[in-house]
Formats: sequence, structure tokens, C-alpha cells
Amino acid sequence: MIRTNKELFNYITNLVLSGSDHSFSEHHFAPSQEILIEGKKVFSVYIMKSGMVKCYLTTDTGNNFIQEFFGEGELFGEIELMDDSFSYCTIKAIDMVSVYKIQKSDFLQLLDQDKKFNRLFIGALISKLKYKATRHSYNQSHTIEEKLMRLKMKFPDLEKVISKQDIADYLGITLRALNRTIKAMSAI
Amino acid sequence: MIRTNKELFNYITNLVLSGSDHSFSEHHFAPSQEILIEGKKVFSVYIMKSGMVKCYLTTDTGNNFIQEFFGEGELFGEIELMDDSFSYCTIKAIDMVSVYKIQKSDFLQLLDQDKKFNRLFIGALISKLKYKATRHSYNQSHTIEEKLMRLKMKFPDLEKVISKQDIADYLGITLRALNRTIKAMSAI
DNA sequence: TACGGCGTAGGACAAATGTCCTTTATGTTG
DNA sequence: CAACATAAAGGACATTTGTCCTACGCCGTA
Repeated sequence: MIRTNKELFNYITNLVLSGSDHSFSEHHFAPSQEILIEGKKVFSVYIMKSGMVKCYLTTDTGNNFIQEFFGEGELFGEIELMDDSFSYCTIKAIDMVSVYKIQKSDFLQLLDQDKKFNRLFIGALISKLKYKATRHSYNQSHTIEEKLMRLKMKFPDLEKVISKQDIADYLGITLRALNRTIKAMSAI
Repeated sequence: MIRTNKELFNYITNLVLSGSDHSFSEHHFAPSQEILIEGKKVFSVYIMKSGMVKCYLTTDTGNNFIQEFFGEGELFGEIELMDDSFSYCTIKAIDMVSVYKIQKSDFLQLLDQDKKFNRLFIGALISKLKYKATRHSYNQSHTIEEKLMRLKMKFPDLEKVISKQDIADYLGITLRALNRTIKAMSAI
């Protein structure tokens, strides 16, 4: 649910701190500020330095569907940038957020010239792919109660950090159904 | 639903036919033969030459969940190979299938030495990611009827190629629900 | 031929989930 | 302070989907 990428984070941090690469700039966002907006052109790739964002899209039915929550080291904007399309989701800061930003041309250059970075990037894509695949299959074959239990197992203080509505949007259910399940579970 | 990758297909075909690369071998499978098996170690990456396979996993609830159907140019095995894990899904031939196969070490070497291939591979991952993201959100915010209509729009002769059970598994619903919806739609 | 397996189709009922609406608490802003 | 938006909680009812079961036709094989 809250995705991170320690290896990538360390590598980028080193690049920036060692001064060997000047294509990264640092940016800050306050809670509920939007970093990328659905439907708008993307010119850079972003890597999370600290804080947490939610990555979600609004479907044609008006529902919000949360793809993932990103923490330290996760990157976003890469999909839109690589296939030259508009952002298919919105990235919104949940708490105070710092990101590293790198322009398209610099990013592509880095990808070509830095084999280690190239491999880390591929690893990041693979990790996202795997995560999405298992998440989707899990979602469609388990009850709300099972999904909630699994979440709580991994993130015990989930409800303190993420709003109920966001949890519901993440699970692809209504807030009503979430409340109902929480109550049923607490009754045990 | 039926994924292909023309660019990758053309590139690999050229590599093989021009004789400039000898790391690819060709293999054939009969309908319902399994090419990769869930839980087993993966040693190679595969690229579809012709035919169609289904990529699915069996959940702990005993359901089959179909990730995707692969046609010409799609590759599989890359996730397991890159992060050194066991196959998380089974790849089964639906009709007569031909694939190109490349061993792990050769694949990694190609990735390092052939920039064009590297970029095509990244493009393939990005395309899968995007597909999975939109598919999951669409699935969870639309009715069975809407999902079916969308499928039929894209693949008019869907039911002739893929069994009802497979369509149900792909949509994450039961066969009963699928039949019910088809009947309701035909009544209009 | 007779049987079993499999894909297709659908009836009847149960369970899960959505929709709509009301209430309460809390924090923000004019 | 009053007015207002927002999050949380849950009642009542409708709809959707799953579960279980039965039936039929097709095909391969003992």
C-alpha cells in the first residue's frame, strides 16, 4: 500500500550529495497540494525524498481510485514521460513532502549513460508491475474483511495516517462498506 | 485484453533473421500446454512469435485470475528473472504457439549492450504498467455489463476465441454472473 | 454403444455491497 | 459566535453478485 524504494533512494541521494550530478532539483509541497494533475502534460520524473503522496485517478463514474501511496524513494511521472502521454493520475501530498525532480532530457541521458541507474529504474518498474499484478488479483478474489485484515497486518496504524475515504478508495469500495466491515471486525 | 508489442516483435525478428544475434531460440507449444508454471524457477525470458497464451494465477481461494492474454511480440518471464523470484503465474498456450526464448545471462548482456533493445524493454514494461493501472481502476468502478461491452467493442469475436470461463476469470467474476449479464444484454 | 468430462445455460436463494439519508463531532473562516 | 465544510458512523432498503444445483449437448474413449 505504501510503496518505497530504498535502493533507488540511496542511489539518488548519493548522486545529489556527492555533487556528481546536477540534473536533480529539490522541491517541497504542503499537505493536500497537487504535484501532478490528471490530464496535464508531464515534463519531469519525480523521486520521493520524504513524506507521503497519494496517486489516484477519477474515473468516468466520478469515483476516485487510488493506485498507490508513495513514500521514500518511489518515483512517478515515468510512465507519462516515457510514452509521451498526459498524466493519467493525480499526485497529491498527504503530509509535508520533499521530492527530487529531473527533467525529461536529463532523465533520458542518465538512463543511457549510467548503467547502474538504468538497472535500478528497470527494477523500480518491475517492482511496480509485480505489486499491481498481485494487488489486482487479491482484490478481486477476497472479501473486504480479508483485504482490511491484510492491510492492518502490514500497516497497523493505517487509520491514523490515511483517511477512511482514502482507504475505501484504495480498496475500491464505498465508505459505507468500509465502516460496516470495521464494525463487524471489532465485534469479534 | 490481448496484449501485443509490434515494435519489440519487429526488433527481435530482425535480430534473429539477420543472424546478428544467436542468443534466441525458437520453441513451439500445442494448445493447453504450459510454458511457465506458477511457483517454479524461471531461467529465461520469452517473446511471443505467434499464437496466443493466457497468463493466470490461482489464488489462495482457488480462483483463477487471468492477468493478461499475450499475442505477438509480448514478453513474459521478465519479472521473475529480474528480481530472481519464482514464477507468480502460469503461462498456458491457447492455440498453437511459437516463442523466442533467451537465457537470463544473454538477456542481461543484451540489455547492457544494446541501447535500442534496452529502450524497447523499458517501453514494454511501461506499457504493461499503464495497462494494469487502467484495467484495475476500470474493473473496480464499473458494472459487469459495462466491462463486457468494453471488451466486445475491442474484440468483437471474443467468445469465439476465448472460453466463457476464461472471460469470467479475466473479469474477476463468476461464470454465473457472466451468463446472467450476457442474457440481460441480449434482451435489449 | 455407454460413460465420463467439459463447456454452456439458467433457476432459486443467500450474502455482499451500494445508495440514500441522518446524526454527531471537529475544525475553519467570515 | 455563527455558518459552513468535512470526516466519521450507521439505519434502512435496493441491487448486484455469489453459491449451489440441475440440465443439455458435444466429444473422446473404454
